[in-house]
Amino acid sequence: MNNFVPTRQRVLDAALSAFGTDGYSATSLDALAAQLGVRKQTILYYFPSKQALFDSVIDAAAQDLVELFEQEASRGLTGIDQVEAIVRRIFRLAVNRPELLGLVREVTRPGSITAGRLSAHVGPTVDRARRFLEREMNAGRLRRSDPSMLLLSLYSTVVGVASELEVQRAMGIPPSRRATVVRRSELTRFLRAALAPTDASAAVQ
Amino acid sequence: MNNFVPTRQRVLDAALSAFGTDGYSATSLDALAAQLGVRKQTILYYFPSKQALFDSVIDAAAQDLVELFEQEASRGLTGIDQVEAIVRRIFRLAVNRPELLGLVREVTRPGSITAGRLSAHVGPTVDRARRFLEREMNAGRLRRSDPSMLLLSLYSTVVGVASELEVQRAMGIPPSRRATVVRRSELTRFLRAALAPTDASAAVQ
DNA sequence: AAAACTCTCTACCAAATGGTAGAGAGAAGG
DNA sequence: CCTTCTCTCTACCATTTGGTAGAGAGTTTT
Repeated sequence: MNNFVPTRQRVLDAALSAFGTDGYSATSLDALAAQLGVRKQTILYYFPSKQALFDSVIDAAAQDLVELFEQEASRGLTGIDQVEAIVRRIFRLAVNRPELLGLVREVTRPGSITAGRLSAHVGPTVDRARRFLEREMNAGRLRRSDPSMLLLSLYSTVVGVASELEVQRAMGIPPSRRATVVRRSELTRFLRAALAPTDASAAVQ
Repeated sequence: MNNFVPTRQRVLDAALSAFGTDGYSATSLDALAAQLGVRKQTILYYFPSKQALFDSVIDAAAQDLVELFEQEASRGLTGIDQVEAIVRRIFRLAVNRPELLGLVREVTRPGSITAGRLSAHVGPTVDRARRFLEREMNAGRLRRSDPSMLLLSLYSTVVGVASELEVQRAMGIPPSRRATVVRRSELTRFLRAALAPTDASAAVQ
């Protein structure tokens, strides 16, 4: 088998990991290069500046996220089942690629100048999610509420429960694999309760 | 009137704001000093190192948070009303002192070495919150579930909806004062739905 | 074989960073 | 009046940082 990975890609991967774990400022090009067994100038050959590298990392991460989301949204599920499928996917992401969610956290820091770059990529996907929620509300499969606000609540809750390791620790929840499963199923119960339509709000159409 | 604020306190305030807004690494002592109209060595006179300053900032912030929370929890409210009072308080905090929640976000970054310091301070308050949830569940005023997990979900949702400005922007929610009120009331509806006890789960005692 | 291109390197650099040493000014206390 | 203490400053410093300039080696193209 051929394990060769082009340098540019290796830089991108390592940078995603570093930026997502330590943040932009705390990541130095020298440290990144050392970790790759390469000189800093090799990085600067592929990316003209640290900021340019960061931008490329965001682009790559956004692409991954969109792909992953679109894939999960293209299986024809409805109502809470669809929501639950997404939740599962995000938890898998939190376990397998925590640095990706870490990067999102870094980029969405209040006042971030790079937030726009990420949202430009995920915009259409966000729209799709909102339309999904609207449709399912109209069909009486989800409790009616403001779709944008609901989306925000869902985002905060799911990403938080999936990846707020230190908060979990502070609340006495161990970071074990077993606890992760419990966490996800508790979250699902929480969301089901929050999203389930009341009998009164039957299908409109 | 006497507006004099001791230098040490001014440093602490400015540092909280800077660390909470830009993060630890992106904050330099020189910049901080310049902002205060003082030399870096003045800061280092009161705090022996940048890390020591950060620690002190965390201590001060934790004290504020605990005080604020204990105060809001000491008014004898029960069930969802108590939860809603806390939500209101956190939203006020997000409007009036966003950098405080920003600092929490910074400190709770996965892998943070300072997270322990914060949680040491808020530990008792977290315990109190958990006991509250347990009690209210037993009294049939909240839907039964794992208290720790519920606390985590509540934390993520409330803090996220209150302070994830860039995510909100990406979802088409403007950062206006008016939108903040709408956001809080939508969040409250969301939480009420998630927390309200089912008729089946009546009071145990 | 010469020229051009791709990629990684060595050699530097100016600026910024956290931190040390200690002077100086003013107030407080003997 | 002298000493001591509190506070802020100037003067430095070693290290790290992002970035420039360009050499050198290998490969591809002409």
